[in-house]
Amino acid sequence: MANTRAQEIAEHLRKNILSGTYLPGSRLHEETLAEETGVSRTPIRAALRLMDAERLVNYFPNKGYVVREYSPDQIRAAYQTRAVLEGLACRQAVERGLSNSFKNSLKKCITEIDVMLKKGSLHKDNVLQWRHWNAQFHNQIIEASGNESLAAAINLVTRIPMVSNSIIVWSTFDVVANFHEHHRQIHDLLCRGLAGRAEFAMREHVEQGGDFIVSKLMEAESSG
Amino acid sequence: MANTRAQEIAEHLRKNILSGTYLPGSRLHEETLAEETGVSRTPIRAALRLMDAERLVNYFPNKGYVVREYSPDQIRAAYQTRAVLEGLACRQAVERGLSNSFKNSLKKCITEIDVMLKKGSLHKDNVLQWRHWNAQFHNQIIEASGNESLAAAINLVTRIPMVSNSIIVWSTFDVVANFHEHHRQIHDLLCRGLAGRAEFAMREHVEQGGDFIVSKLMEAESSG
DNA sequence: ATACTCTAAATTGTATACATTTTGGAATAG
DNA sequence: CTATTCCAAAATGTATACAATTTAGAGTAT
Repeated sequence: MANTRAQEIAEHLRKNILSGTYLPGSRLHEETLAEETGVSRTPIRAALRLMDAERLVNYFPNKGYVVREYSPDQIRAAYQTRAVLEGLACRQAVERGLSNSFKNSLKKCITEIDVMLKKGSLHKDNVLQWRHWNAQFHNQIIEASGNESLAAAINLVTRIPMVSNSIIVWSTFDVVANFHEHHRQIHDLLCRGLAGRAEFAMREHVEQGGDFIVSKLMEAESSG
Repeated sequence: MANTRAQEIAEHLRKNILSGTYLPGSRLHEETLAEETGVSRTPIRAALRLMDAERLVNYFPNKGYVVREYSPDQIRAAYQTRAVLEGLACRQAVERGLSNSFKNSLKKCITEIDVMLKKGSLHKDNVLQWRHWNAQFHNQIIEASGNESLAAAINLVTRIPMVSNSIIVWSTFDVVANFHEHHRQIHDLLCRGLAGRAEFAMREHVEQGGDFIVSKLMEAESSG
C-alpha cells in the first residue's frame, strides 16, 4: 500500500472536500496546496485531475480548479441515481447467492446500531460509529453484488462535497431509528431471497435519505 | 474550446482504447506515447490519470498503465448497471415533462434508421450512421432527464475498451431491426407519459443489448 | 465617472532534469 | 540445472525551469 505522493494528496483533498474544509465554490490554488502539503506542484496537479474525474471539483482549463457546488436539485438527482444503483446491488447480491458469512456480517451492522439506539437517544460520540456501521451495511451489499461497474458508479454518485460526510443532519433520533428499520427489513428480504422486494426496499430507503438531506439543507439555507 | 494538450491526448487515448487500437491488456508506455504524439511526458501522464479515473486503464503505482480488460461477466454486469441507469433516465425524463422539440428530435432518430432498414439489409456504409442515430437516441433521453450525476454514471459504465465502439457485432440485421422496434416502443411510451413502462422497456432493451454483445464475444472467443 | 487599452504580475501548462523504484539478466552458489 | 544475489538499465515519480495564458490594475480618453 506504499502509495505515491500524488495518491496521498488525492486522499487528503478528497477528505477535506467531502468534509467541507474546502468549501464548495472555493478555488484550489496549486501553489498554496503545494506549500500546505510540502510537495511540488507536480503531484498536486495529478491529484487535482483525479478530483476532477471524481466530480469533486470543476476544472476550467488555464484557470484552475474549484470545489464543485451542488444545488438541492442536483443533490436530489444524485440520490435518485444512487437509489436505483443500490437497488440493483440488492437484486444482484441475491441472484448471485448469499453466503452465510455475508448474512452474519450484515446482521452485525444491524445489531451494532441496535445497541446505540436502545438508549432512546443518540450520543454525539456514537455518531461516528453510526456512520461507520451504516456505511458498512451499504458497502457490504454492494460488494456482495460482485458488480465492479456498479460499485464504481455508486462511488461516483455518492461523493458530494460537504454532504457525504455531513454529520450534523443525521442527529435526529427518529429519522435514524426509521432508517434502521429499513436496514432490518432489507436484511430480512435479502436473506429470504426476495430479490425484487429487496431491490425496491433499498431504492425507497435511499430515496428517503435523499429527501431528508435535501429538506435539511433547505432548512439550513433559509435560516442561516 | 481551445483545450490543453493533455485534454487532446486524453481524447486520443480514449478513442484508441475504445476502438481497440490499444488492445486490452497492453501496456501504455509513457515515453512511447510521448514520441507518438510529439509532446513531453507531462501531458501524457495527466491524460493517463484521466483514463484511470474513467476506468479505461488500470494504474499500477510505480509500474505503469495497462488497458483495462473486461471478462464477459464484467461486461454483462456493466450492461446490467447501464440498464437500470438508462431506465431511470426514461422515468425522470417523463417526470420532468417532455418538450415538443424533444419528442420530434427523438422521433428523428427513429425515422433516420427507418430509412436504412427499409431495404431489408444493412449496408456497411450505413453502420456508422446507424451508430450515430442509435447513440443520439440514448443520449437525448439521458439529457432530457436533467440528471447530471446519472449522465456521469452512464458515461462511466458504458465506456468499455474494444466493446463500446465495436462495429462488427452490430451487423446482424434481425437484431438491429429488433432493437429498432424497442426504440419505437420506448419513444411511444415516453410521449404518452408512461414513465414506469418506459423505464422498464429501456431496462429490457439495454439488457438485451448486453446479452447480444456477450454472446457474440463468447462466440468469437471460442472460434478464434 | 465610465469604458477602454495596455502592461506587469500571477497562475496555469509544458518541458526537462533528477530521484526513486522496478525490472531483467549476468554472475554465482547450491 | 535451479535458485539466489546483485547490479545496471529502464521506467515511473517528483522537482524545477520556462512558456503561455489569464487576471488585475494603472493610466488614459471620452
